Amino acid sequence: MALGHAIMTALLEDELSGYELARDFETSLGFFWQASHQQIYLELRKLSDKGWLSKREVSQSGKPNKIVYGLTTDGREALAEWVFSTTRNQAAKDNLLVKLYNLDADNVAHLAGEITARREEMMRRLYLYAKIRRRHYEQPETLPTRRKGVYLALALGIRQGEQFLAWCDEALDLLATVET
Amino acid sequence: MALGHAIMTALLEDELSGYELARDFETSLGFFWQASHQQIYLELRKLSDKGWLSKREVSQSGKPNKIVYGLTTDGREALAEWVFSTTRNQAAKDNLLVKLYNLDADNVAHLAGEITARREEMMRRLYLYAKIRRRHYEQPETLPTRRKGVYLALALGIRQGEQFLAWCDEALDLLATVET
DNA sequence: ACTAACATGTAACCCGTTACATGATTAT
DNA sequence: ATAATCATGTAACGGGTTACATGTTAGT
Repeated sequence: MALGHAIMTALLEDELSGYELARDFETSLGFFWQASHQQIYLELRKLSDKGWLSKREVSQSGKPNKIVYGLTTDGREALAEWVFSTTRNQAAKDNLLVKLYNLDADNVAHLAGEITARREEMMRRLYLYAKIRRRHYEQPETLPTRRKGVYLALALGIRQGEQFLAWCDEALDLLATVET
Repeated sequence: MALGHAIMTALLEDELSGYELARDFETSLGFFWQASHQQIYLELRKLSDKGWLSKREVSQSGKPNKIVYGLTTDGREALAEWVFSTTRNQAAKDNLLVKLYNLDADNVAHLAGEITARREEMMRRLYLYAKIRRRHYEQPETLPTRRKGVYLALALGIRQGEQFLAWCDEALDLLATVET
């Protein structure tokens, strides 16, 4: 149960509703673990059933009411245990790489286009990462412990992203040598 | 249907049996898309049912007979079309990063251990990558078209791998500043 | 009235993993 | 005999995606 632990992690410091979790998963933790709102609601029910989350309805003015979830003591314990468990890490499955194995004169232009699009997407993401780092993680050594971990996740994202940009350039150069 | 296209890609140049596909998926394409033998056999049946693969039993001496699959004309067409289709790429889901969000004095030693293990695993993989590049992809510009695509996949693996190593070092340094 | 953002869910399907199951052949 | 490698599958389960479905509130 992987998503469950990601959700509990998001709830470590704040109580959040399903809607807020789905929205926040598009940034922060969501950079490394995205999930749809349907999946999140389902998982929230499962975690509540296990007694790992508490739920509480919150009245809002100007908005529909929401149900916020918080970690219970049991939930905190289960999460802490999970960190020590050995988890299988699967290599990323990227359609683009499989497509590249099919490179030929007909599709080279299309693949160059896909790479260009991915490059731009990554540029935007890196811009976001850079902004977050500047604002919150300027001096990692001075951060409180947990934030050091969050910083490291961000640092990996930045490194991999920058390397991906460099690869896109290499790839576009090499694709330019393919005769159509 | 993602795995199906990866399998067809593996069959672009050779006819292969399910067993051979499962084995080869541990190297080459499998660096970027791994699959269990069960899943492969299931997918082979589906692809055959669609008429995208032909099957043929091959008698072997000294080994049990095998069933080799090859791309049909329809299969080749479907694969070529797929390359042009837009596929959404999901960000890698890595438990280690979620765990890092849970960093505290209690688990810092464990997480440092996990990172060290991943680092060693990546070192081995990079060694393999380097060997493959040296043997088959020394001068990418001179490769035939399709091989250029395969090279690019390898090149990304190498770049990401090297960057991961550098990140592991950074992470271990920062984790060393956590007081236990 | 209509649209956008907020808010929560169910159902069907697809895909992947784990466990289970079988059998051939070669080497020790 | 028995272990290792080759070879092919089925069944149950878990998890994720897509499609479907409903309702509130604020702003135009």
